[in-house]
Amino acid sequence: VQRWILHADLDAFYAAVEQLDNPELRGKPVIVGGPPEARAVVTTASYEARPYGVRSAMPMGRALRLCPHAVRVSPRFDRYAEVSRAVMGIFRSVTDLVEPLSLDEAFLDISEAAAGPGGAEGVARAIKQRVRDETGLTVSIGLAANKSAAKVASDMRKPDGLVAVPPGGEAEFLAPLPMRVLWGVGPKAGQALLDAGFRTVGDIAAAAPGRIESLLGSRGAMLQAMARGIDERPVEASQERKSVGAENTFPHDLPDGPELREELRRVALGAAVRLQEKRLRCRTVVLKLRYAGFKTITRRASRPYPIDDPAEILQQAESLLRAVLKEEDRFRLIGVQCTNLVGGQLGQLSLFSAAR
DNA sequence: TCTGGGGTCCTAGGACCC
DNA sequence: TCTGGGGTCCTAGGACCC
Repeated sequence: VQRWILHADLDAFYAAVEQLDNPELRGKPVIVGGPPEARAVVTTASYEARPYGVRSAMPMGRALRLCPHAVRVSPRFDRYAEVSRAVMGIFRSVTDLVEPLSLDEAFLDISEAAAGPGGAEGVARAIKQRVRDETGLTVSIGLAANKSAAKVASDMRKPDGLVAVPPGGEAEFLAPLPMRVLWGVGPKAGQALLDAGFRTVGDIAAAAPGRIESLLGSRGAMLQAMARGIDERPVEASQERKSVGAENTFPHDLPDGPELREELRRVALGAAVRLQEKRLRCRTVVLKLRYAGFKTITRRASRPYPIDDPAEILQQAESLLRAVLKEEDRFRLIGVQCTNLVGGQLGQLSLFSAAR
């Protein structure tokens, strides 16, 4: 039986939700992100804004200079999460094998449904129609026999696209594309590969054995396999969370003092509350600091037993901060991350039984 | 142009135990 | 001839993704 993986990617998701909720924004360039004074970046640009060169992760000040008549909207993550739940619900009505990658993206294993009369494309078209009818959003879909090819395919005809890679044709489909489309090839790896003379996915596929590994380390083998259309990773419907954190960039750099301590308090409590909401405890607290010059450091401390008390987490973070502070330091960001997680209830129980 | 906030995974060195 | 190796845990930094 043919394996079919579907990758779904909602188009300009946050901006599309804003346009949906506020009809005045429809047809206009919309940029979701904080204000330039807050040193924010673009979270999502609507398709109307993209011709001006506005892109995700771009500093907001620059984005608004490129597209001065754009409407800037601060993100409303709770609302996006709500819409996301509705969309994931539609996905789950097709198959239990849904792996969300973020609020706006998911892998589905639709092998079973694709064996029906409409085939994989029929399933994809039905999903697109239901998402449009029930939420008003458009979704781009890629279909292939594996995850990496499906993901690349979903990106090829955005927005509102549907691209199916014929089974067995994965390598041929990928070969002419720039290698940067492969998952895991970012700016650094991309440059290293380019310097070595590799330009397309096909170049990676055809490289001599061990060549890619010598450039990129252990990821090389996996990358070359993906370039050849081989990727056996299953769709994983549930994955264990590894960390919960909160961080904040300040509008202006801050020296040590009451303001910095208050910011630390806010992120530590924010992380702790979300930890408790998820019924988790952590054994390790990580403090993250970004200096005015953008250099970023982390310092961590582990305890013998897991904690979730906000006061305790804050205390850990404060003691880590005291240990690194120097008189002349100024900071642009502070963050707290809770890691080494254990389930709240279970952690208690196992600790209890271990103590007996 | 002046660089977010939420994450995951990997590497490498050191401590410690057997 | 003060020398080995494996396993595990911890820490810090960095690449990458959305």
